[in-house]
Amino acid sequence: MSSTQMLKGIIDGCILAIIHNKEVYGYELAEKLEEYGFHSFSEGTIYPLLIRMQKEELVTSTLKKSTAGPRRKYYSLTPKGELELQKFMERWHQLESSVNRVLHHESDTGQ
Amino acid sequence: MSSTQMLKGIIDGCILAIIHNKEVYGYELAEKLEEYGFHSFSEGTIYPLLIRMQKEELVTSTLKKSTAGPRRKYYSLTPKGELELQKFMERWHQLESSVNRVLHHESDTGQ
DNA sequence: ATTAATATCATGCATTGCAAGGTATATAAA
DNA sequence: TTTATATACCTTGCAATGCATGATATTAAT
Repeated sequence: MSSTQMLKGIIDGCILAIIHNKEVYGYELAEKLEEYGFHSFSEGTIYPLLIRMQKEELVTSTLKKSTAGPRRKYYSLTPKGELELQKFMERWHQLESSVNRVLHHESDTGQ
Repeated sequence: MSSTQMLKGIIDGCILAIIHNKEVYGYELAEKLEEYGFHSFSEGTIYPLLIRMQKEELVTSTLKKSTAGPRRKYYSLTPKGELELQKFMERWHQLESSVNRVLHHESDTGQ
């Protein structure tokens, strides 16, 4: 049971949420995730994930020149990506509720 | 991105939390997790996990007769398991905060 | 020319939830 | 007896994914 295992299936949604707010490039994403409190985040996680999400048509990308380094690949959400973000948020809130009920030993009243 | 992926590394903690409250057997665990709002839970998840946790000395087990079926294997937390539960709760709250910050576009103020 | 910061990508391992299938016990109905 | 049902546990192997590692390219400063 490690901290990284708990991220499985969650990073995707977080990345969608960040891109939804404003188009970003991969390197920037790593920094933003740090700001939000996710530590020790690997680029070996982020780049393959972005490529996977583009294959699934959740995001699109465009290359733009950088002022200090190689070109950046900026990502934006597709309509399908927006929908997936909505679904993620539902699943997240569901999970959050369930885990907190377990930790506080409360049953699911179905609200 | 599926619902089951989001459970990775989280079920362990939830099971520890349930056992902490009161000793339980595997079959009962599946039912309790349903009560707490976790749906479509497989015994193919629970039993291997309990065995793994016993190997890691987080839980101990004792067989007891059942009134209606084969003997039940009741699990209790070891001191190591109690400690692991504490650590899980910390990791969970940390994750919960980070994800919610991302979803609401707030930075980590470090409280 | 060298260094450092920026920026992206590919490969392969380790972990783990779960589907699928199997075994065994107890009770009750046929 | 035979069958069915609910209870209870276990094993095998697949699929998904975070990440360690290592590679490559661009720009600016020393």
